[in-house]
Amino acid sequence: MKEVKVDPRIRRTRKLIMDAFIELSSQKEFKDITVKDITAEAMINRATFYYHFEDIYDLLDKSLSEVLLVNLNCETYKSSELNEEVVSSIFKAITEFQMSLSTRCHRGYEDTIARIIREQLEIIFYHMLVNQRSNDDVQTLKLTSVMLSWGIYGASVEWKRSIEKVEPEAYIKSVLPFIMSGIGGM
Amino acid sequence: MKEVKVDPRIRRTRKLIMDAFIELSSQKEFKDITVKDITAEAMINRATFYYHFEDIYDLLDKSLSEVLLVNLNCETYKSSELNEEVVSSIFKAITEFQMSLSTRCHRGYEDTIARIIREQLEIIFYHMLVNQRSNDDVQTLKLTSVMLSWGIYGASVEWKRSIEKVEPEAYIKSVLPFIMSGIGGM
DNA sequence: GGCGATGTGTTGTATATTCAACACATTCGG
DNA sequence: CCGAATGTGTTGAATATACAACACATCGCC
Repeated sequence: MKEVKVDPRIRRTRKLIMDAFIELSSQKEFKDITVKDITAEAMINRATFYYHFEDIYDLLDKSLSEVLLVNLNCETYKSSELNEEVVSSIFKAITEFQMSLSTRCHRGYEDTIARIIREQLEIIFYHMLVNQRSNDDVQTLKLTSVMLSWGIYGASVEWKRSIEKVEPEAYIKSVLPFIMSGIGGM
Repeated sequence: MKEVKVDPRIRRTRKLIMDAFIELSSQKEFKDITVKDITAEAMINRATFYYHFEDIYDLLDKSLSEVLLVNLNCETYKSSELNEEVVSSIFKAITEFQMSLSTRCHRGYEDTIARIIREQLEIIFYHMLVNQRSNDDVQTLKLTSVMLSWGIYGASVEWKRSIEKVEPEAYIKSVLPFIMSGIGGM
């Protein structure tokens, strides 16, 4: 199932680079981080960086995606049952991810982060929908995933903007019926 | 002076192996540690191990030598003035090294450890002697280094064996005049 | 005795990483 | 304006590491 035959050198080097990037991100803003900084911190050659990543934005993408996936994977990806509880825990993971980002300095890259979150959500939702509604049209399921991911992300933005910090689970609870049953089911 | 142009990959891999070895040494005895254990812990290929070390005994040698050198180097190697203070601090470093070993499990390899300590001491002493008595015969300086290293090591064994734990500096103090001036100077 | 399981050490080949060098862009100060 | 300094991204050749396979030794077990 897992198909893990990645060269150990690649796993090691990618981890070195990503760890170095996360470390540097806690020290200065993204715009002030150079590729040379990263390779120096990771103690690898600069050419090796470009062997793994297109550029520093590609690294930002993949780093954030990975951190986000770590937050999500364990509890949801394999359960493959898209019910209220799963949606709620996914929403919780997103808010936690957003909070963890706010301690680092990625100001000015909110749109990138937003896109990454939506992309990952869409993949997960589509995966689950295919499992439980395999007879539906593929295009329909895809578009449903898109709307769900935008919707959940939007809710997390709204949650972040709210003054009083309600627990994420409580915050999302009121719209769960809508998500599960649509307007008619409310 | 330093001539440091070691391939970063070599430095990285040697450190991985040595760290893995030290970690395993704290978990079980040397005789129960296999090469496979080490390479698994270090997350490197077994063939790579043999690229760097002849066998596991070679690793033991080099690991202990390095740990010992770390204890010694900073304060003595470059001062190159072999006086009472330096001898005292070297003795202190040796005793600390021996104590740090006693927490790990290298039972049955006391002779190997002893040889490593003596070898390193001999190198350091010879280095210092050449600096401050360059007109003396080379063979004389070499033999002096040998006797000094055996003597200091013997003293550290005696210190370890003693019941009441006197501070190393106090322990060695009484024989410093002998070391500096010989029997006639006591 | 024999036999599987485990560990050692080696080898050839594929792949990842290093290194030095290059062209190009941007910035900064005289 | 120019030149020096710094950062980006690429390339080719040298080197280190991974991998699979092999021969050999040792050990416990039936």
